[in-house]
This record gives sequence, structure tokens and C-alpha cells, in this order.
Amino acid sequence: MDAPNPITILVVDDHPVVRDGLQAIINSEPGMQVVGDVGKGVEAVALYFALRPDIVLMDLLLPDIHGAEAIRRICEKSSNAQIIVLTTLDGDEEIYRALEAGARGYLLKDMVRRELVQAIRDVAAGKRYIPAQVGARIAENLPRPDITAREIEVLQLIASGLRNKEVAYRLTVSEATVNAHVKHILSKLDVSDRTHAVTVALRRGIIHL
Amino acid sequence: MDAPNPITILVVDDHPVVRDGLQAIINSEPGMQVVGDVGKGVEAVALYFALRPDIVLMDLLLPDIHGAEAIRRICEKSSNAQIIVLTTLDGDEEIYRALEAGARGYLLKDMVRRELVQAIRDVAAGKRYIPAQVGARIAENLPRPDITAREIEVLQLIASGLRNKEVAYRLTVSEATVNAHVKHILSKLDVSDRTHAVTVALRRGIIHL
DNA sequence: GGTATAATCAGGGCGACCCCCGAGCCACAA
DNA sequence: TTGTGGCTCGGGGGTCGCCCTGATTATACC
Repeated sequence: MDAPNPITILVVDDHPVVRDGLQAIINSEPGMQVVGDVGKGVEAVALYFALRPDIVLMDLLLPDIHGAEAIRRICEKSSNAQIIVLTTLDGDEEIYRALEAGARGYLLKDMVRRELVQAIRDVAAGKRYIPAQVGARIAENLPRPDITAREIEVLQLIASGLRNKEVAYRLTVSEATVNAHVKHILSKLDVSDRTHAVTVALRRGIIHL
Repeated sequence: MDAPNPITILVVDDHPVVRDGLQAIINSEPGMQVVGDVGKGVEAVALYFALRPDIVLMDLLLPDIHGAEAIRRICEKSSNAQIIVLTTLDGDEEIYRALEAGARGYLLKDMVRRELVQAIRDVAAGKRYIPAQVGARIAENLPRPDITAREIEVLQLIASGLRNKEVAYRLTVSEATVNAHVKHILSKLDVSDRTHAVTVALRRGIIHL
């Protein structure tokens, strides 16, 4: 054997076909090996501590909890965990949340095989792997738009078609307060109406359908 | 050999990892074999007529043209083409457009291996394969919401944050006309404001970000 | 203790949105 | 021809979104 210590990898993705694809790519590469794969977030956390892999490939859209939350739970107890995010989402907010949670790398799913292998080797070696495509996006929009948790609540309710008065009732505050939140949202997202605010927020991953 | 005539399959998906996963699943199954894979729509059409596979697995989100358009181009010249749509999208409109274009099956990407194999065998045998999850969605919302092409234009412009007056200018019509279109859109989508109309349209795949 | 920010609330004003009614033109089908 | 439906356009009126200026609490940070 040429690899005394192959890189062990845990694959987390809710699509079986993607898990198979990743296994096929990784296992055909010398020096790395998939030791487990799972489709749900909580199971991923449990499996991580059972297997202690060198690398975790983590999708963000999982059926139970958000991938960033799974990353946070892992890094909370094991700060040296090396996790690479692997997703189709390229909204700013998703990237920020994943990196904040402790991810060391970020891959978009339209990557080619070479990029995946390189990312695994880089992160396994202790480096970070942020592709130019993603890095540029972060550099562009800094400073991060500091949308408040409360503002996101309002945004989500607006997206579901509620009027300000209805949002106010739902959040048990006055309509004036909702007006203020909306004003701040429009300002922070640099748009001039609530509809555009919703589409921008969706594009950035601040809210979801 | 146990399979004198294995089912030949062309895989169309813009994600290399998904193509690898599909190959891994299919080629490990007796009686079927991937004979080609490609990531773009126009190349898929060309490759179909070069390879003449029994089955095409077609993603809808492709970098160049929409998957439904690729299906249409194939079925135009080869009406007996057997195409299975394979996508993460579950909006009504996407399903309708794909089936109208000539697709014989519709699979969501969170399927398991068994479903994929079954769908291939069914469609190769001349049957249709519409999973209950998708079939129910079609049954629910029938009759199909007949949103007009013009209304979709308006919807798309509204989603990008334009006011009715700006939409009118962009389409070189009067504001009264745009008001009428908006009224019809709200009625057909069964919502009461433009913001909700946009989110519903996004969910149904009528428009995209 | 001073500063900053988030979250809460109020009144007034203007324009946009949405609904109601009406209408004519055109293409296609029965 | 008649009918159907899409696209176009107008007036009037009520509601709502958004802006403006102001304010008080609470929390966090230095």
C-alpha cells in the first residue's frame, strides 16, 4: 500500500445519488476513503463522534436541521473538526453562516472532480479552501449586511404575504414597530419596496421559501 | 452474459458529482448501462442523436438551456424518445413543462436507488413513471393555473422590484394595463398582494430568481 | 458613566397598490 | 357569425406601503 494513513471522510447529503457520486470520486482517488455517509443532520453529528473522520463533506440543505447547525454542534465539542461545505447554495448568508459555524472549506456542487480532491487535501493539511468564485462574493459584499433576527422574522412574514398590520398582530407588537423594521430592512438590503426586499433576501439566503 | 440487450442510458446533469453517482448506481445494476454523460443542454441533444440511447435522464437546471427545452428538441425529431426528468425542483410549472415537452417520467433527486432503477425499467418498457409525491401535486392543482406569458413577464419584473409604472414603461404599455395584469395574477394565484404572488410563483416554478 | 444599537411606539403625509366599474381590439374556434 | 379569451386602456375610491421626525426602554461594550 502507498498510503499508510489515508484521509478518512464522512459524507453528509440528503440525496443518495450525490452520496454515491462523492464516494465514487473519492474512493477512486489514492490516499482518501469514505468511511461513512448519511442523509440527516442529527445522524451526521452522531456519526462524526462515532467515526472521528479526518474530513466531513457537509451539505447545507438537510431534511431535519440546517447543515450550518450540524457544523456548529460538531465544532462545539471538537474545535479541530475539519469540515467542508458542499452545496448548490451560493447566497452570501449561507456562506457566512457555514464559515461562522466552523467550516474550513466551501465548495459549490458544480465543481469538477479535481476541485473536490484539492479541497479535501488542502483542508486535511490544515489549510482553508475557499474558491475564488465564493471568496470574491464575500469580498464584494463586506461588510456583512447585519440583518437582525427580528428583521428576518418580519421579512419571512412579509414573504408569506402578510400585511404590516398582520405582521404586527403575529409578533404582538404595534404596526408602527413593523413599519420601523420594514424601513430598516429596505435600507439594509438597499431596495425600495418590500417585494424586491424579499427576492434579494432569497437570493442572499437570508430567508427561504 | 445475462443481458443480451442492456438498457442504454444517457445522463444529463450539470453537476459532475451527480453524473458520477448516477453512473455508479446504474452500472452496478444488471441490464442497464450508462453510455454517455454530459452537462449542457445543447450537447445533450446532439449526443442523443449520436448515441440513440434507450433512456435519457435529464436534469432541468442546465447552464445553457432549460432541460424542458432540450427535451422538446429531442422529442421533436424523435417522438418515441424515452426521457426521465431528474431534478430537485418540485414546482408545478416545472413538472407541467417537462411532461408537456415529452418526458415519460419524473423523479425528484431525493429518491432512493430503488426508485431510480424502477423508473428506468418502467419507462424502458414503455410505461410512465410519475411518483405519487409528484402525481398528487398535479392532481391537487388541476386545472393548471393558466398564467399567461405576458403575465409572467409582469410577474418577473415585479419580482425584480419594479413599480407598476416602471413595468408599464418597460413593456411600453399604460399603467392601467399593468394594473389589470397584476389583478389577474393575484386572482389566478389566489393571493392578495404582489409580494405573496412572487413567492408563490417562485414556489411553483412559474418564475425564477 | 457614556456610547451605540436593537426594539419598541406615535402622528402626519403622499404616492402606490388594489378593487370596482366600464370599454375596444384582435385572434381563434365553434 | 357568434363567442371566447387575451391584451389593451380609463375613472374613481379605499387601503396600504413607505417616509419623515420624533421618542423611550433595554442591553452591551468600553
